[in-house]
Amino acid sequence: MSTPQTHDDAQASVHAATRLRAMISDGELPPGAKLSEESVARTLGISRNTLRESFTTLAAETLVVRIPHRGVFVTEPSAADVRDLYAARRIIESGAVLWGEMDDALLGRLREIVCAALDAKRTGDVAVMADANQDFHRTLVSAPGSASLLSGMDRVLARMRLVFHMMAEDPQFHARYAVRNAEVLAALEDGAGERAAQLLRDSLTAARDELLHRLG
Amino acid sequence: MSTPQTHDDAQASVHAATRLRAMISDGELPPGAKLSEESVARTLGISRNTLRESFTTLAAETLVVRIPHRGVFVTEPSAADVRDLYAARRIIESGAVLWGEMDDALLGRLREIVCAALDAKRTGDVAVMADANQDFHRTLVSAPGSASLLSGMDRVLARMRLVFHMMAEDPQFHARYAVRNAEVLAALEDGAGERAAQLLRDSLTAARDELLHRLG
DNA sequence: GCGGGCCGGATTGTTCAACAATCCGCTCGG
DNA sequence: CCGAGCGGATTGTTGAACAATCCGGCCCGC
Repeated sequence: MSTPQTHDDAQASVHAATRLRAMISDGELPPGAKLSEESVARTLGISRNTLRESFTTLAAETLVVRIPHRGVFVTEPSAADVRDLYAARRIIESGAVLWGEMDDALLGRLREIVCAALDAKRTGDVAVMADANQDFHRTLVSAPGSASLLSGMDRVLARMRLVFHMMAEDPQFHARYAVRNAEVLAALEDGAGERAAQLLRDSLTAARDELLHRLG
Repeated sequence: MSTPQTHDDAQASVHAATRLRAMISDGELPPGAKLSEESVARTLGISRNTLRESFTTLAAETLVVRIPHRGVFVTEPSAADVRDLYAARRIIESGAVLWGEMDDALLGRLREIVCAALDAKRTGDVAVMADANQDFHRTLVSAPGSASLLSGMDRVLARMRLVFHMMAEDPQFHARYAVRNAEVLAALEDGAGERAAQLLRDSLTAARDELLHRLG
């Protein structure tokens, strides 16, 4: 899954933020939706002031856009945003593959993820496949062992989910990249980091172009 | 400079955030300093509730740590944090150099920055040299043209400033890397991206080790 | 003297009610 | 048809209040 661990959530404002984050992540609050302070506050059972703190958190994560005196809206990624996100992923993910430490534990986890994705492809479970794909890329970026880098990647992936929510999901889409991810993993297991990075970049470019094409 | 443009700052809460950001960035609020809600609110002339929103923003940028029922404190980067930050920079900056578009405009700006740093070295202006060095690395990361990537880098650089504030500044420190940056630029101007990336990684590793050594 | 438990003050987390500023939709008049 | 202006609704911000929690110091028994 994507939601980080929050063992307690004693704080009402952070609890609300994680709640809203989940609702956005699984499409319950689609891109473009307006989050009225009063109604959301009533729904979550917190005060308007406390909710505003949560909104500030989500805005910092760019999951939500705050327009002064207008309100907060779930971000609607544009074509330019897609280009921007993939430009970032190209750098971060290739770099992680090329210069990160790919130990056996990591390769093992990657293999599990790839297998899960391929299984989901067989059973036609699109949601599982999408999650596994995201998990694959996230795990790649965990290779350098930098929490800063990984949290930046998490931010990017959160916005990627918004992109997916904006399009009519073609089941074929994730299936193609499940296969490509398997190829990347194979290269990694051969110790061919450079080749893996190249395959990864090709895969990212293809995905970007496909998404752009479908956004007009 | 480091502070992004905020032409208006109509919002009191974002105004306070940029104000605090600047105070932290230039050391007026040193690492470890406690930010009392009441006193800071009085100082900035805003209400406690509004200030809390600003704190949430700064906490999301990890410039500040929020400890429940204890208060917010300017972050004190640890040795582990330094390792973490440099691991991220290694990936992001090398990747930007290797796969970003280094057009002439960018190279021109880099040259200006390097010259400014070398001038500052001659005149012994440490602050200008430090700023120029940060600007150099930031400009490198602007090469791929991704706002997401650049904002992630900005977050990293903000924490780097905290690291510098924590140590007694050795004038020699920044001077050494001004020279190394010039070498990286020279490689870039030769069109030797791979070599530039290698030089950059070496430079980052050296800086990291030097900082770690001085932190014990 | 010293360690441990307890109390009181101070600070944070949260709520509520209010008000100013701003925006949106609508009506009215040209 | 189009623009000006009005009214309602929403956001931005404040101040006061209260509960929860933490910190420092005090007292007590050993």
